[in-house]
Amino acid sequence: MTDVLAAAATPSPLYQQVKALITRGLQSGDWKPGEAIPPETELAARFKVSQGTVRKAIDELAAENLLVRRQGKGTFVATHAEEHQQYRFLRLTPDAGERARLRRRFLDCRRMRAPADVAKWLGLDRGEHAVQVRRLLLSGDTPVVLDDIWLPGGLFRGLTAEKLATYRGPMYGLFEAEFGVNMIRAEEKIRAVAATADEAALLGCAAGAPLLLVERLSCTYGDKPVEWRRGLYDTARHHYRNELS
Amino acid sequence: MTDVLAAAATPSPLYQQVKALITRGLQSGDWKPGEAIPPETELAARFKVSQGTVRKAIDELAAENLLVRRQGKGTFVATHAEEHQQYRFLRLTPDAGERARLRRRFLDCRRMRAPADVAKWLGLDRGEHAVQVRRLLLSGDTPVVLDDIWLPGGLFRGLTAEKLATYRGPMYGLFEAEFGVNMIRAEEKIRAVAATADEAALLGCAAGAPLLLVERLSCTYGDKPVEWRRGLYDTARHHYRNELS
DNA sequence: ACGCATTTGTTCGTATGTATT
DNA sequence: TAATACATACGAACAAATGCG
Repeated sequence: MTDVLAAAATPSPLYQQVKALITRGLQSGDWKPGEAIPPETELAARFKVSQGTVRKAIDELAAENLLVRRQGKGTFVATHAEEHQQYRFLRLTPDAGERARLRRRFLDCRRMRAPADVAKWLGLDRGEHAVQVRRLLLSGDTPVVLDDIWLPGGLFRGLTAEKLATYRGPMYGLFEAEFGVNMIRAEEKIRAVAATADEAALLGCAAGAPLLLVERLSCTYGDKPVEWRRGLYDTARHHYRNELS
Repeated sequence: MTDVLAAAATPSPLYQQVKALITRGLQSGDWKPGEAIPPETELAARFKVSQGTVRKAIDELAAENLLVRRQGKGTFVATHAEEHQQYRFLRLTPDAGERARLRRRFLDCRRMRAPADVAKWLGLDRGEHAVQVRRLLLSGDTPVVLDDIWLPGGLFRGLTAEKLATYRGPMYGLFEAEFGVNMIRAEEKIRAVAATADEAALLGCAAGAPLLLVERLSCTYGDKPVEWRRGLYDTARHHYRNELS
């Protein structure tokens, strides 16, 4: 009965195999973020399964936010760019008022041998390079977030302060378009810490002031870690919003 | 074609109407947390729809964690009790080592007129009563969480320090079993704050130490708020873990 | 230990509805 | 209006897990 699927490990349900095939297509860049994947009928024909089976596979990928369904239009690869909203992964919310757009100010962008802890998070060998980006997010003129971001050097060759500063839209959008790295999942560890003198100076708060420390490990397809960042949030007028269920 | 459904607002898909009917059954206590709901075939017959339609309704309810499917056994009403794991809504995780069970120490439980802010969160009229519970969570012998919890007095008549102290298992399990209040969704606002002298004494940290402030509004069916709490987390050896996608 | 009934899980096929272009 | 693509709904059959006798 199966054809394209014959090679796949077979003791799993058909729709799981289809899901894996679609994921592989995403991973290998067959369809890029923002683009539409082929219609369900075509995928069904290609994989020699029923449309319902493809639907179920796509349903799960949509539930995981890898794909976005739009009735009448098609199914699209999720993207961090062009969302008229804000940064998809940023949970910071103003205590009052609209969710205004945050301005960015890049402080630093350099290549270096990855520090031991960064190398561990990113799965780099000792001595491999990483790119470090340091930036502020500002609400109006007041700094709210200080981010220290580390990226694997191999994936992000050619990333410069210039490129970061000129790109319109979220940084993850740049990563998709320029480096083919799509962030699909992340895990954050949140703590309360006291601001150091340096951090306080950058954030415009008092030294010793309580700040939210948000450490994020972001992964691309296959749960491969491709970014580690350490963010300090000033929660005087903002908070981190989370839904539980 | 429809029968039971004839009364429902009709311009929505059948499976949505079925979903609403099942939700109503949950809300009115037809099936209690931990119990099984009737099999899909029976529900299909009762509602005069196909099994597939019931399946889709249940799929969504399971995705929202109102129901839990178990192949071969049935579909069960989600519960906060009897989960061999920890508290379902607590995201606090030790930095190292196992996720050990936390001990509880109740400090206070009293009824009072709801303070203005609490009344606002819980949707109480001015002068209505609320129950306040104050407690510590301890890892071994070191306090980690200080919770201030407010509940609507009308729903939680008869809640006493005695009952809280003797009940085995999560507090939300007690709420289900004793008061028929099932927590299904919550929203948290997280900030970093400095410990006051009182808080520091209870948590065994220095006054002024940075703490995670976690404000939680919990809702039952129909997004009706039924608990507001203010938690202070000592994140020296623990962190708040969150998944993004 | 085996087999059977029950219940959810998977897969197919078909038809029709609805949103978009 | 027509064509396209996802969404809903039905029916049927078999698979897989569970529990009971």
